[in-house]
Amino acid sequence: MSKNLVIVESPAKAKTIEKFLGSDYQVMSSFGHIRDLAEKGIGIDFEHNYKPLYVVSSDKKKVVSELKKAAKEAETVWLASDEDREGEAIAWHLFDELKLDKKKTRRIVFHEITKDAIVKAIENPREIDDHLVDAQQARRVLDRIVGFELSPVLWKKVKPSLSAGRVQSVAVRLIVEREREINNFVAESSYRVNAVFQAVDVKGNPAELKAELQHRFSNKEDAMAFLEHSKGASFSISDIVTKPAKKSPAPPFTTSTLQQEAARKLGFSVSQTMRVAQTLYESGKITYMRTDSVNLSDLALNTSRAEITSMAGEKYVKIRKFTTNTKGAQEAHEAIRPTYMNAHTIEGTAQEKKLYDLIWKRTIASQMADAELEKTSVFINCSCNQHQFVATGEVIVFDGFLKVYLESTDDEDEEAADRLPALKANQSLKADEIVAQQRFTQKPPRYGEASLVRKLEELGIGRPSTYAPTITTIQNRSYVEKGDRPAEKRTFNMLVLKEGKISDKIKTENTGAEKSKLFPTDIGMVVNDFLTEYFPTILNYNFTAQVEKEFDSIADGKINWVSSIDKFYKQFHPVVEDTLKNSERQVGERILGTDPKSGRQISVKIGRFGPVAQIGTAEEEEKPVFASLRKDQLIETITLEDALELFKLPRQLGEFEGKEMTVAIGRFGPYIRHDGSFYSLPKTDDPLSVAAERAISIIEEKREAEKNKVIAVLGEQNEYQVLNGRFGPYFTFEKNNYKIPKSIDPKTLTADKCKELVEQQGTAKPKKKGFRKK
DNA sequence: CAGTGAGCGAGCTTCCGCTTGACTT
Repeated sequence: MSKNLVIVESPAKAKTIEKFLGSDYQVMSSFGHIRDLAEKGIGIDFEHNYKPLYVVSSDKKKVVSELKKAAKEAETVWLASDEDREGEAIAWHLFDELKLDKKKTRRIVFHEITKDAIVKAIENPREIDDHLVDAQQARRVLDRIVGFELSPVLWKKVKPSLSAGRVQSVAVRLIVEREREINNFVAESSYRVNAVFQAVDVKGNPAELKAELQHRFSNKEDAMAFLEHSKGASFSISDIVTKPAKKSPAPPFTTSTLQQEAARKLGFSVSQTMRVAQTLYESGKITYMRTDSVNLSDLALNTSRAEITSMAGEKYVKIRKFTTNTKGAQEAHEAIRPTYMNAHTIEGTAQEKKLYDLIWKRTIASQMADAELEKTSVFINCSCNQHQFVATGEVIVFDGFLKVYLESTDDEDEEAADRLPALKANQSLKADEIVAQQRFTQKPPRYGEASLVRKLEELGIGRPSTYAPTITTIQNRSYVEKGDRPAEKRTFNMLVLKEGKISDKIKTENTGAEKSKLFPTDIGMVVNDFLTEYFPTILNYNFTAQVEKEFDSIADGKINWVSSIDKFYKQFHPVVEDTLKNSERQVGERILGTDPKSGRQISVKIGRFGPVAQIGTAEEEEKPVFASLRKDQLIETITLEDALELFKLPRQLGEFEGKEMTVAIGRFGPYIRHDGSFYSLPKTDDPLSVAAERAISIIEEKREAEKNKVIAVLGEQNEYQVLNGRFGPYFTFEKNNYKIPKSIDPKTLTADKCKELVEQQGTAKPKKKGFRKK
């Protein structure tokens, strides 16, 4: 056995390091944390100084016993986990759980996975930093207290199985508040004036010049007056100003910026990006993908320089050191970059290739020269009034980093400025057309997954390893939903001055379309309002930043972690008790008005099966009537009229074959119910107006299709049904579906053959539980 | 697999951060 055992966090890292170290070293991985607070109960002993109850996680038992065995046989154990709070804690947990001997244990850290860095680290071992470990314990215990005391409050006051936490609850709050900003938004309009001028350039050729007026008119009258004045006016260039400008490349990728760019440029979801990056990392193509550092190693800088030089020449090189200024960044790793800068492309799936390409370009561009631009502004005066038109143009003098990469923005309607024709000052222009167009202020945009991550990072909330899981959690709890909104049609006014005449037009435009954005649900809003009312401290956007400061003091040895947690708990716990005792059950009820037909109250609330509208109240003698809200409706914004619509369904359509036909909207959309069967209504039919004859033809169509679905019925009790499915022929037996091998013609299938296939394929039902657990 | 909206009570749910596989449709 080896004399030395080195323990790192990730197996991929272990593999690389093993190559650098000689045969005297065995490198193993802990696969992250090996222990955690007990899963059952709160796992903290409040009676004894908040002593954490640590348990080896069930999926780590095997790793721990293997590490224990290897440690026993080694002369020296080197704990080489990351140099941040969590990494230090991992080292300590290993030390404690493996019962290592202090004399034969060394703590080392390295920032770069190169032979030099590792050898240097081995030459400079240190002891485990107990203060840093304490800071991690404080972090862990605080999160457990917050999560495990708040969640049960929600089970009692809102709904079972809900959850709350320092990170997720703030993430939901951001989305809920943005939604309200959007709902309360009132668009204001103003008139923007653009003109097209005819000019003659310095070579005497005709040229067109598009310019915008430096002033916006707040109303139609003023815009109209301006156009009236412009009739027959003369225009001339008063000044031409040319200024140099620079554009600099963005820093290399961190987890959060990679998620944002992959979303914008490739349309990846946050978890998709991480999945693909993980495979790139495991196959050694990129460095570690969970990082908040923008730093590049010297090796990366040198190889980037070589690549850029051979690709574009020396003058395209500009080596830069980027620094991280994100709150709470811990920089245990490098930025995300290709392992080998000379690999411009890689083998792999289409997704892997695209993501790698993005990472390669971003990294290379970060070490390239600034782009040099020339911005030209042409100022145009009018003989008629004091307002000035300006035409702006942009010319790239030197492309620099733009040769390979330009970061995208979330703002789509940025117009690229073009090159302007060469003109002279004082020359006169002819106005071809002047257009005053009504423009509206834009609603704030909803968050998407990646832009929510950016906001969280900005607030210092969450870590690179938790961004994707957090986004998944708040969707799994149904606090928010990813969805689209179609564009709305909006009319706007356009005044056009052409050939001395002003025309006044009303036009329509599509606006506000959104794709893959995060929308709060009713439950999300009710939970958020409840938590922000009773636990404002935890829901405060600065809460994490404040406790991080506290953790830093613990890490510096200035304060003791137990007294820090004690201070928090003594303040927090009574609020939990008080809320349990004194708050009402939260159903988010809103009273919309009265039913014009019955005069009874109309209200909406979260009911047993979700959001529901209700006519009347439970106290009245006559029972209330209920109708579920549609998926696109919110308790907060539904109107009385919309609510009344809901009660028009289910609707009786009349009889067919002696049985009643009913039309209603269910989970899968509108349907017709007849004689115990369901028939989906095509999108083209409106459930509120569909007639009996149409319903009958829908029923008959479906029956016809069903008939074609059955290929054969086999077996003594007709227990095998051979059917035509979406994915080709299959058969059913005791509620399970079975594949029919391609070699067999389904028409020739026999009962005996079916029996054989059932035995072959087994009756195992999918185990949904184990899948959901993690 | 589309309906449901009384109420009681047993037993369960839940956090954040480190890290990878095993699982299926």
